[in-house]
Amino acid sequence: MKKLEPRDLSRDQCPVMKTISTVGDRWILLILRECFLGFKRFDDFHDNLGVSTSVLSIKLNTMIDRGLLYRKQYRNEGRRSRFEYRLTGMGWDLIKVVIALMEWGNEHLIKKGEPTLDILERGTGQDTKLQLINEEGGRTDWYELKLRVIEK
Amino acid sequence: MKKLEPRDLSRDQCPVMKTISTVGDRWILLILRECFLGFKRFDDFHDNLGVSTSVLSIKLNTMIDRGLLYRKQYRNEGRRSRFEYRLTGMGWDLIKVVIALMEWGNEHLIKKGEPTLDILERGTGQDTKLQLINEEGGRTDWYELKLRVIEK
DNA sequence: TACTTGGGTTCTATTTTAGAACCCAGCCTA
DNA sequence: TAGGCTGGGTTCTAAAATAGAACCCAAGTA
Repeated sequence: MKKLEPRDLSRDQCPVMKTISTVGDRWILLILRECFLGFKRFDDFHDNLGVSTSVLSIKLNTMIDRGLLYRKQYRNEGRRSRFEYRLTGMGWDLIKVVIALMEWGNEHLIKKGEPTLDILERGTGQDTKLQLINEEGGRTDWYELKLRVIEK
Repeated sequence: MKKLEPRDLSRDQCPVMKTISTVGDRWILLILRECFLGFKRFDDFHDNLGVSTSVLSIKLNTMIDRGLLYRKQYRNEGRRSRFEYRLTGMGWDLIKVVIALMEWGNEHLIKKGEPTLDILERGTGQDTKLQLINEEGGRTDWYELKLRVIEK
């Protein structure tokens, strides 16, 4: 049994590639950003993203089909019923991706002195940062990584 | 001076949005994956990704223009000169994004028992995982987050 | 019933991609 | 030097996706 190398993984086997084919779409990523900021409604997304209603509708339904979002009907008194789009657990887990995008943007695209978005720890107000952690809880240096094929 | 809320950031000011407009493109994400796996050459990308040469050429040049990659000419003895495409420091920093995509894929898209890709710590062989860390070095719970507008 | 709100759907033009054919350049060898 | 091989595109046509606007259907209320 020949040992599999990372390069040998087919497109079907590579988690990165699989994820990209699920969410690696500009509009889906932007909608995820909206969801993490707390927006929920069709017109919020539409106004914020400047996307056509047809594309927005398709993308929202794609995200529902893929288990990232679910629709919940609600109604305010004296108003017609509406829908909000909420993250599933699976969709919520993409927060790591969104935060990674944010950190990279803050580091490389946002000028010093300009307002920008950041994630703080709720209880303490402390700034946070994504870090790779090993099994003992220690930090792993970004340059000390090894790719491997494993079986979960 | 009215305090800015995260929701008030314009598209130009939001780091997530800015990053998405830089790299939130399926082909660019896939090319990044290739780069992180160590592939460097036009034909590697072409074979692995099943992308047309025209799109690949455009995307590679886009990534060069945006500072994610640079081209380096090289030549093996007895062969014609070729080009390899290497990550810049800026491009390397997107490793957080790629790892986040990988972790999500491993959690939600790869079946148990199937081979998949993982990141280990080089010196110890220990498994690693992305985690949010606060200023004191402690872990921040994924549900204890607060979005804020700051100035870097 | 008419009107307002809300979430699309349809349509046309434009842009991007898919896939194949074609082309140009760098080297080496006969 | 000519021809061949390798390497990285470029061009072209058809298909798919998007942009942007007009249009439409449904849920409520007055």
